[in-house]
Amino acid sequence: MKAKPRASAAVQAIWRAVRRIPRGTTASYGEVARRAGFPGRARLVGYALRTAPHDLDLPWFRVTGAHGRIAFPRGSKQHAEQLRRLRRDGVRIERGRVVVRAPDLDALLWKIG
DNA sequence: TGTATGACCCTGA
DNA sequence: CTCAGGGCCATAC
Repeated sequence: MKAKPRASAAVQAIWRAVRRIPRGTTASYGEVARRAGFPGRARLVGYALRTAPHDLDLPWFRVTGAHGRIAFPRGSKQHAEQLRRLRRDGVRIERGRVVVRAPDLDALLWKIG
């Protein structure tokens, strides 16, 4: 019986950072890495997500590639799945990219104007 | 112990 | 927009 290898501290920190991403928002791999305290180590985020235990229920779909682009190939099942979950999460997406809503901008304009 | 791999990212052409 | 090149480094084999 192989002992379940414990995830490294770095990977666990990344899992926690992913868990902290608020509903309706997204963060890129690089951002997650930075927030977890590992700037410049985006690849580690990919690895961490890939190896994340299913029972952690991580909001993995809130993690996108740079510039809000979905990292999975278009047409792949994973791509469709992430798209669906993000939309259900209230995130708008166009051409495979997360459209950064500016709810605060509207509010701001109202305040100013 | 050395090489390969990857849910990445950035810059420059 | 695409493509190449360099950086990153935990795991897998």
